[in-house]
Amino acid sequence: MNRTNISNFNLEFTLLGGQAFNWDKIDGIFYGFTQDKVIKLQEKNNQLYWQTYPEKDNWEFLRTYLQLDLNYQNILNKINKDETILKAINSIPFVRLLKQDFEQTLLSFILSSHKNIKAVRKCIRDLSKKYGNSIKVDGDTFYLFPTTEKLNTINESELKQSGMGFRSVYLKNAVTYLSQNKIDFTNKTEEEARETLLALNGVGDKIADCVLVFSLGYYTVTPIDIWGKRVLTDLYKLDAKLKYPILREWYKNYFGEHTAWAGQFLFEYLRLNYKIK
DNA sequence: TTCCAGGCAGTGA
DNA sequence: TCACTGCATGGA
Repeated sequence: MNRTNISNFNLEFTLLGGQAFNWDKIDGIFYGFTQDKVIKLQEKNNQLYWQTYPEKDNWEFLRTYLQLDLNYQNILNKINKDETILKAINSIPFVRLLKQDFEQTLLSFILSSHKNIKAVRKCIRDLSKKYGNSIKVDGDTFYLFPTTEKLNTINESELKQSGMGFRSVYLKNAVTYLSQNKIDFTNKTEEEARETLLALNGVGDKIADCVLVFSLGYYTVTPIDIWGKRVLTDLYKLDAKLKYPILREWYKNYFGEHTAWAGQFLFEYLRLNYKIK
């Protein structure tokens, strides 16, 4: 594997947390899959060991995917508003946001609707095994996330058999739309980008915000799921009856331009503490 | 067995 | 606008 000096990175919480469903840890090594790549990562003594497949040594891709060019310390300084977020930052040091492929992120989060993270991961693996291309790495077969072109050839009832239930209609509609339209987010404001996503059947506020943050790099928002809401009600004592747009506005006003990073720390922090309880 | 899950769309008031 | 309901499935 290639080796690069790295610091300020938490592969465990970054890759296996709630922002991506396409990573597995096998014998201490992280393996991830996209629509055209398998990525292998390992961290030892502030060194990142890495490789990409089938195209080898694609550092350009990895640097963008892992967002290694961002000034991490500057982000931490900006979101460090109170003791709660400080606790979260210290409890789960070096969590990062990934910049993931748009289509894979959109389709994955459409499938995440009303499922727990483990179930989403299983559903995506079933789908990949059925319709994705495969690549051999270290003697093991890895299945890639299916391409939109491939998914577009599968009818809705067949998709349903992959364990996605009522989401099969949403997935089919999204795949059809992606096949027929080139969505360009260049120069779009956060609101314009959200409107574009909300126009898709099966995409509401929460899933749109997931795509804005985990793929498109709009960091003034954070997705407010059951955990994001618990953060606000349990940790910041907001009224549980407040609606999504109000809660989103609160996050944005409080944490500012790096809200998504604060949201990610607090999300992982609360999940970790619930597990410990 | 029961409850819940990184929700959304449709319906009726 | 708001509250409520149905929707499939799997994990704990």
